[in-house]
Amino acid sequence: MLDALVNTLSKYVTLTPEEVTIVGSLFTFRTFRKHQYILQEGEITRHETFIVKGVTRTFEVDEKGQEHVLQFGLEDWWVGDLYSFLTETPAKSNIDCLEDTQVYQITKPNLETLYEKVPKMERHFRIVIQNAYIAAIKRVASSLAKSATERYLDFTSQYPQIEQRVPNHQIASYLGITPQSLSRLRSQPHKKQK
Amino acid sequence: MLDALVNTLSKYVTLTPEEVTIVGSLFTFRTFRKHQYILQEGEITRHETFIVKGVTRTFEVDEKGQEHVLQFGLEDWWVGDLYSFLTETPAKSNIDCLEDTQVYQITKPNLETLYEKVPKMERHFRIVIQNAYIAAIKRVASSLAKSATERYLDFTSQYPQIEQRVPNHQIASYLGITPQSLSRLRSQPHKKQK
DNA sequence: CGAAAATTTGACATGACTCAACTGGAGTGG
DNA sequence: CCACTCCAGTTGAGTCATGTCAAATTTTCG
Repeated sequence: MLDALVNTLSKYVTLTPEEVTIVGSLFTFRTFRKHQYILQEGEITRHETFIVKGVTRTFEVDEKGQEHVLQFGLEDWWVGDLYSFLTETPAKSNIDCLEDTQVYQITKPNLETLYEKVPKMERHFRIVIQNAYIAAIKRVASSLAKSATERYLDFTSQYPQIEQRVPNHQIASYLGITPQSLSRLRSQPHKKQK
Repeated sequence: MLDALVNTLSKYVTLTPEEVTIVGSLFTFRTFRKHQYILQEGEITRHETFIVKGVTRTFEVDEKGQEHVLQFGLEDWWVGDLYSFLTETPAKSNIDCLEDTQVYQITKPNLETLYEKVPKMERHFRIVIQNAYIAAIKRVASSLAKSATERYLDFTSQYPQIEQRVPNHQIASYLGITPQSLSRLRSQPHKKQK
């Protein structure tokens, strides 16, 4: 179980056996069933969450009551409302599980302890945040530059694993289009994408 | 001159006189004239840039040759292609100046030195990145949830200073619409925004 | 002053939305 | 095991927001 966490961390930092023990002592393992919430709007995010197994969906609800998917989460990904976690303010986003999901979670105090005892972990989390930032910028750029069809094709080629495990109407929400539009552009016979 | 930099840094970290001296020794002051580039696509970003005076525009060019504004930069803001800076790979974005602009710049080696000599600066830069990330997420959420008119109204209320100093067609590019559309939605007499 | 750039306006095209109906599969209870 | 419901997905028709192309007008700046 811990292996999944340690293996992924090892991609970015090398951990000694003692450090692995420290990591093990600071994270909590937890499972959620399909449809359960890891985080609900209005709560203060108390944990950052590392997904061992399963699929999550991070979404916001706008003033008109519409849901908008900001991110899907898969094995080895971190999810959470970073802003809420860091500032200890109520979250604006929700995270629920699209499948039964297993995670490791760390609280803010434990994360501080981790930084203290294993300083190189600070580097790892800076990289996680940077990657998240870069992904967000890319998404802004693509929403400015590309049509719905192009964004869908990008999505399927970039995240084929997600496409297979998530209902279409959630993908539509992620892409910022209606399920009907998604259905239509999926059915049209490979229009030239220029 | 240094004051502008130090004042802003002081919002996040308290610096002793010696630390101010260190900061002063690691940053370089530079001026750019309107239309000059701080960064051009394909170059490796050697500096992170702090704006003392002026306005910048960060943009990408898509395969069709269209420019898309990712960010405007104003006094007290940091700009730069973070990914390129950190990974030392060629930048995908360009940054040019919409007015004569004065900046402080820091190289990667100097930034490492700064972290070493004034460790609390690491905290400052983590916060800068976090804020940038949060702004990017907000922008994704708003591009999913809102109409062009709503995004424009959000923009003008959130960045009135920018609206006054930047040509409309650049704002249109930032909003992801054509200059014609922007002109039209500006002229329509305050439609209900529900 | 005059050229180039920015903005506005008009006419028309189109991509994506809404509303509505229909299909098919998954789960539930009699 | 079938009838029923629920929900995701698809399809059709009409509408609307925004884009495209083109031209007129205004502003900027050398």
